[in-house]
Amino acid sequence: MERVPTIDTPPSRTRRAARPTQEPARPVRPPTVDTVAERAGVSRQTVSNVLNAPERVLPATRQRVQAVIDELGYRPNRLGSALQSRVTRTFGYRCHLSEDEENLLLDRFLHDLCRAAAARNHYIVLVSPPTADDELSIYHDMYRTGSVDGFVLSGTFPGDARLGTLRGWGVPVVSFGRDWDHPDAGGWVDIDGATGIAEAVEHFWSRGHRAIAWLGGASGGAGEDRRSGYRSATRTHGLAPVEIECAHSIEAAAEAAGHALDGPQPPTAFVCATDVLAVGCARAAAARHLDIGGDVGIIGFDDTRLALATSPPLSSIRQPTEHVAELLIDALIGAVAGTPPPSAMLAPRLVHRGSS
Amino acid sequence: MERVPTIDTPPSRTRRAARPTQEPARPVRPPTVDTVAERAGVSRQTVSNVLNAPERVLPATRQRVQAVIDELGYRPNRLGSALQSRVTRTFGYRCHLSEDEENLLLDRFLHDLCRAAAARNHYIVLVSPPTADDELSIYHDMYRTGSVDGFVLSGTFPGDARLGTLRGWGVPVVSFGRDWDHPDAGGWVDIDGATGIAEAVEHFWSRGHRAIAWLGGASGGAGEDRRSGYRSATRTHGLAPVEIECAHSIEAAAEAAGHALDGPQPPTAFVCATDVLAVGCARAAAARHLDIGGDVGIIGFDDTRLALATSPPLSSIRQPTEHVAELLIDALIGAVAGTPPPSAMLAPRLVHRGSS
DNA sequence: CTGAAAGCGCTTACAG
DNA sequence: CTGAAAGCGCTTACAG
Repeated sequence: MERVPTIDTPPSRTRRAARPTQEPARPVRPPTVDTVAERAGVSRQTVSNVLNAPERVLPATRQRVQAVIDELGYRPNRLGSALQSRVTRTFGYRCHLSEDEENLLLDRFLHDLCRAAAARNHYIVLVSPPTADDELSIYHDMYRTGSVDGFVLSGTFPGDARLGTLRGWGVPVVSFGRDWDHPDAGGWVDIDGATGIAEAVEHFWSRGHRAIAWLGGASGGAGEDRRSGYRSATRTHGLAPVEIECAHSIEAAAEAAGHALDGPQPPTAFVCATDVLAVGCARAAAARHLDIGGDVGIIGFDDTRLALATSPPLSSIRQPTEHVAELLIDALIGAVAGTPPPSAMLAPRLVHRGSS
Repeated sequence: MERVPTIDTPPSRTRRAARPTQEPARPVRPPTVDTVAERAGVSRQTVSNVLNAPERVLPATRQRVQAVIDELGYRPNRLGSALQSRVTRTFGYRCHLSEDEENLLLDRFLHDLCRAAAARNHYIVLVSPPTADDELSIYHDMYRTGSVDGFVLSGTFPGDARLGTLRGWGVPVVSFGRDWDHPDAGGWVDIDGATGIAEAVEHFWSRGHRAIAWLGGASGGAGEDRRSGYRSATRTHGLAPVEIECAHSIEAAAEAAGHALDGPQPPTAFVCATDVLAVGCARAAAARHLDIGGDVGIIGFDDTRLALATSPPLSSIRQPTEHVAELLIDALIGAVAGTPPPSAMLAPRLVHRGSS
């Protein structure tokens, strides 16, 4: 049994802090259920019950056991617990693959996800597949090795096979981004981009703008969704839609917007599918010595740090990522427990700054 | 034994994908060491040996066992393995606490860390303490519950107690950022900011600038380190140092830089402690209709996405975060195995863009 | 309400 | 080189 009493033991798992003097650190084990049980004079599973089903334990017993737990600073080993209960309280999330894919919105989302998980006593473990093609097989592997209980996906797109494949395998999964091919399915949270963009057009209209252009380039469903908001809003006001498309980069946007500004009927306002494009648009305007916010209005999408870097800072449509993260974690916890996860469409919010 | 043969089993852990027809999914367990052992006609630990110490197994046996492993698609359960071997192959990393703390450099570092870990068959689990004061106790808890083997810290500062405390507890830990109070200690990787900044001053000098200002505001050791590079470089060239200090925000930097530009001896070049400050500087210059890169030079630090958002984009001093991450993960893996982790000081690189 | 037993899946000494 | 045993720390039915 050789069990060392570990009162006021430091958090050591295999070795302990040397005392003030420089004695060599001795490996020592933290207390286990058995340590607690022995000391409290109860059986091992009464300790487990105190922790996991306190209502089953007589108050007096519970209190006695709890006192020992506190005294020993006992914390149940996560591995032992997970192995037996088959629940790790850990979810996997894939971060972007390369710097090219860098996405400030998703970085913010990741932090929100992490906080939401922590608040619910769960962890997020990062997944980094070598290439996009490896993603599903890595999920497969992580799930079957018992490393996680499920996954949070982001950046879904039409034709995205990930949700369907994982669900087909019985793996709990939710996504930031709707299930484009099965919008009625559960388990996703997304932002109503069309409404957000329509609001931006509305804003420019109310400020007297009549040449409001769309600057798009975000591929996939989200881009289309946002663009549809532009179309419906311009239709509402009888405006002729001017849709500018370009690759999704600051440079491409600067060139495309510049081209429009140099044309015969230059737009007085740009509604952009992302902040990246909006920054490009701002660069084109600056290069032409236009007064951003005066001569030309610009509104971006995502409200990332990028929107604060231009002069003046850019108005942008903000996605409530914190709320998204909370809903998603709740849904995923539910899914692991067997409850079909709900879906939700959230409204974005136009943040006004100098550019509009 | 009721063990279901699981050839061509999908990655299910508790339930399996229904066949094409809509049969209700039946819970099924993936194969274990025992499944493999039974089928290969060997004992359980020969299977384990094939996986963990193949040199101990006769080639013929090894091959036979391996064939069964492949056939069954067997993957050892991480939990069982970790519980027994006391190694989780997982490291904890704290992401920033709030949006105010948002730091694009560290977001990039996190991704590099994640990739470096994955390449070495390890995972990164995110830690999100409610407040900064909870950080150490959460590390404590994660370590002793067997959730991780160690931690990667970032953003160390003089007086930072985290490294010392964790090491005192016997917890393996490394940091992105030197151990300011014990620079000779191992386990950190940092960037030589002083040299990077000196290079920036050098660059401006060679371009004919003689009024080169320092714009600082990053608190802590890194800010001091960088500033010392400014001081030594200006001393080398007999320039009068002009040190502007402000809070670490775009607005504060814009105001401070603007004040200098409006003064009697406006700087013709700004060397900035971070991209955030450089962006503020660019804003001040733009507001005064100065030609950035012509009338006034600006160099930032960190080479974050922010540097690309201004017009023109900003030259910036890039930290080799990918290399940092690799060194750190290697050092931490070593530390877990008992090897004292080395430290390293890496050189940054000046990335030239339109602003200088 | 409490306890003795079985077992989650794995690896680590130790015999043979 | 291979195997029987013990055990990592925990929880889940099941008796009492």
